[in-house]
Amino acid sequence: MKNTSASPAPVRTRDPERTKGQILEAALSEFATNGYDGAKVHQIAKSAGCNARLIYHYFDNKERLYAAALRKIYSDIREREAELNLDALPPEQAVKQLTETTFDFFENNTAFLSITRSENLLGGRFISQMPEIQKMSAPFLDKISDALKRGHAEGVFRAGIDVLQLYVSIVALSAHHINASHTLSATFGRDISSVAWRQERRAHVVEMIQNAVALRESTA
Amino acid sequence: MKNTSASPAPVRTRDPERTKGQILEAALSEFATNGYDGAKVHQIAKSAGCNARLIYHYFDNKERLYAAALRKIYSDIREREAELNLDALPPEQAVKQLTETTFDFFENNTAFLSITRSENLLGGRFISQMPEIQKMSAPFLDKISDALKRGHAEGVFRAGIDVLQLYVSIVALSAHHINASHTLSATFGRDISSVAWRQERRAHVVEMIQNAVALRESTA
DNA sequence: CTCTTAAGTAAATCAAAATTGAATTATTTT
DNA sequence: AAAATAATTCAATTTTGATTTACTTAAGAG
Repeated sequence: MKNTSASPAPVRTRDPERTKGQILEAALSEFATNGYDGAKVHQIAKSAGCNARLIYHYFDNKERLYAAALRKIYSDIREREAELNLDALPPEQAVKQLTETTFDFFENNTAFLSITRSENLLGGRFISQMPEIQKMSAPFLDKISDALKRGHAEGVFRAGIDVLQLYVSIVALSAHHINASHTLSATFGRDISSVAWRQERRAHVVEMIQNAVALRESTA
Repeated sequence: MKNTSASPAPVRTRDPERTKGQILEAALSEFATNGYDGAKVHQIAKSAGCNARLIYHYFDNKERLYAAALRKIYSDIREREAELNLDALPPEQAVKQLTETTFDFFENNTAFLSITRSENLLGGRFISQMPEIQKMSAPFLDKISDALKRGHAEGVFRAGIDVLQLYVSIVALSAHHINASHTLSATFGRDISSVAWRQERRAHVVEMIQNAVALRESTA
């Protein structure tokens, strides 16, 4: 027998872990799409298929939810980076591999770029509070550094390449056209986000990075 | 004699042009700092030193104010680009000049990058409505294209360089570390926004672009 | 100098969105 | 199986922020 008035049959089965996970997923997507201020708590709840009150139950408030989303997306990256095995490859291949992987990663993880963009708009308010993020990236730079040293020892790379500059460049070349796809497309009247253009870009970026590290005969 | 109750002495002298200008300036700065949703109409008014009602008087609503700010910042760029005289320089110098000017422009016009970032977050909603922006950029690409052709003819640049890819790369290399300064700094534990690092970066970017266009002896 | 217009102000209003209160069970514990 | 816990819901409440109403008055036109 149904209740006379109050309870309209709560369908949702209880599962805190699942719920937390769904909220986090939804938050990630909403923050990525709309930025921090643009994302609405109720919309996140809806997209997570749960009641908005649960967001406060599990994450206290919008700010902490955002922080959790930010932390999660960085830990996803950490995993990818760890997978990358540069030591096994000859230096030239290693740099190529690194470039391609980075390029493809951004292409397939728009959310990372979007969240990052949002976080920079907020002045790094949250990421600066997460010391764990830095610790995970140092070893990655070391890997790249090794490849550069090997390349120089083998006489195929030039000397004195700054790893951080190089890596920032790889990221810049791989990310900017995604971050700025709308304004670039509007400015130059070309569809920057088309598959064709992106394929061209991939080749262009790989070549630029190769030229950046390769020894130039004339200089040698 | 002072009024008994109503008017608490309106200090502001009347000057519609000045007021409009101040509002636009303030809007630019607030939208750049906080993004579209993050910027508050009352704060813009305060920062413009005027009453919030005037924003509606002159710009109708927040959206149109934002559109006006966007239009203004692009027209500022248009001017800079027009000033750049690449034809007068030998091709190698022209490309160097272009790179340095672009790099310096972004460094000194953080607002442009911020507004652009915000606009991309909005999915290009406003810029796609401004056909005038595209028209101004085409001739600029032509200029660069000319320099590349001259360079190839003189035997100092390689063949088949895609102008748009190259220019997007110059912008990417010059802008990304500014757009992402907070997240990059936090990730790598280095102050990406320090003067020292940016000077290093400038040299690095110029060199990368030179390597990208220069004929490589080994290939030739 | 008067009249009209529009620049400017202060204080609502209205709606959206974040956050919270209070009640209702499902599930676990004892 | 009763009691305790905490997952979940619905419906406020409170906050914030965009927009508007109503009024005042400076400045220019005749």
